[in-house]
Amino acid sequence: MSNKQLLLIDDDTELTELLSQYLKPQGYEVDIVHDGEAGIAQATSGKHYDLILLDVMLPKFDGFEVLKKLRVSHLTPILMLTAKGDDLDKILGLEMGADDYLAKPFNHRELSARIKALVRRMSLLPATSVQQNLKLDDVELSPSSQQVLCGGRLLELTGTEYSILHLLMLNHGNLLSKEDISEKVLGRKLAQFDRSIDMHVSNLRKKLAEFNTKEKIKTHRGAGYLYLVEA
Amino acid sequence: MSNKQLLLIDDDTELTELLSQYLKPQGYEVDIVHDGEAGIAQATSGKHYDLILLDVMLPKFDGFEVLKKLRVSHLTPILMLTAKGDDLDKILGLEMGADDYLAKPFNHRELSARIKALVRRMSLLPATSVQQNLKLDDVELSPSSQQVLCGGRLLELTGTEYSILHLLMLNHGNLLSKEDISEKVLGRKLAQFDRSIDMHVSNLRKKLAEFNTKEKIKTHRGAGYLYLVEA
DNA sequence: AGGGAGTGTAAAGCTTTTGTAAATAGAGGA
DNA sequence: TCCTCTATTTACAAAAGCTTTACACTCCCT
Repeated sequence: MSNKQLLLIDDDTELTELLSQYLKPQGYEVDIVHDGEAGIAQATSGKHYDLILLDVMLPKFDGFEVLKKLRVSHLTPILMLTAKGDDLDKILGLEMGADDYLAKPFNHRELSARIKALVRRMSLLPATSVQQNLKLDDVELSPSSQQVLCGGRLLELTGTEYSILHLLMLNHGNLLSKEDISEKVLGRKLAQFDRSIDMHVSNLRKKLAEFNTKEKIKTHRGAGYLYLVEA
Repeated sequence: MSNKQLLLIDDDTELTELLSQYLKPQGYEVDIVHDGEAGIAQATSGKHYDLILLDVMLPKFDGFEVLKKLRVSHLTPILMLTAKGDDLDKILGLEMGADDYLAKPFNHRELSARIKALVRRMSLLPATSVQQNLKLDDVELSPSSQQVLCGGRLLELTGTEYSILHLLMLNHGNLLSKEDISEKVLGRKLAQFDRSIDMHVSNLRKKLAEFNTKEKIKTHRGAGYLYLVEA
């Protein structure tokens, strides 16, 4: 496993220096910024971060605003650091979208353990970066243009077919139930006798088959569908 | 989105009652057990839990032991509760695989926020992938794809066969009665003269035998079945 | 040894789920 | 409005899986 990338957003330079020194030997690479504006800029710069450590008291934008803005487009886990006097209610003010909170002053080992727990948990997610091109065997899918290439040739899919293929490919090797697919792609619960997903999968297979490619989508009767990858 | 399933393992009946009352209106369904042994049994019963709340001080097995045993086969997020505010305890729990740690007495809103954060984060994952691969000798079972590899080759099982093998492997070395298997796998009481389980086991053995592997499933006449491991 | 209960398993029957063509409904644009 | 493209529903055949039946065999008990 390569080094984990952390982004630390805190205006206390003494603390950031200390933390950085503490975390580096543990296999983390730490980028530091000292205000909310720079924090948002860095987090959305395109560089991938495994975790963001975010102080609540910040110049320019405070931690809550940074959190709110980031959550619009990013799912990177965020651990918030709060000074003692901060309004607990506001921190808990649910729906904010942070993954963990830790009150200053904190035990360094506890911070380290919480970082490790979050990173470990996140590493279970399949390809998290939803925006990247996704290529498996001879099928390449590009989210930015919503296009799919199969063996170099363009595969014409409808919106729903594209979404299903994307979801299956993101979770390749994992079984996805029709319920899951319906909720994530169609945004509704799968009703009894609802055959929509079956139809879309059937159409997808038909289109893929025209490109004389191997069977990609496997059915697990009573359980769901699974995208296959070779070897 | 349907209600989230929580498992609360704590011997303090007053607290569990209180918490249960507090969490239900927020859209959680809470199952409660009061000792470590029952906790493990319930968590591995096959019912899906979105989150497990685990007290450290427990009869039978303490929280750390429960955590260790569960982590062998399950990746369900676990939030640990402790009476002691000891940092070292927290660190230990987190390093052993817990996802969060909260010291008693805690603010109910903080618990609620932490539960919500964990559940929100996990809901990004398909439900199947919260269980770890299970490998015993040359048989490897992968819950996320519901596939089984035997000596590296793919073993094609039906849903029920898979479930029975999963159950047997989870309890390897322990005898499982047909009644238990029927209830956990088929979801019904074993009726008199019901030979379904026998048939499924027979088919399982036949499929395993094609991979010229050793006898894995042993019969205990009048008692049930047992999954064997070498040495 | 005889007999009953429990088990292994082939084969048949039944139920549920899936694949897909075709009909219908709906949305968006010219 | 009508046309076109998509999504959904309907309908039915086919496939796959589950259960039942039947009978042979095995293990124990007397």
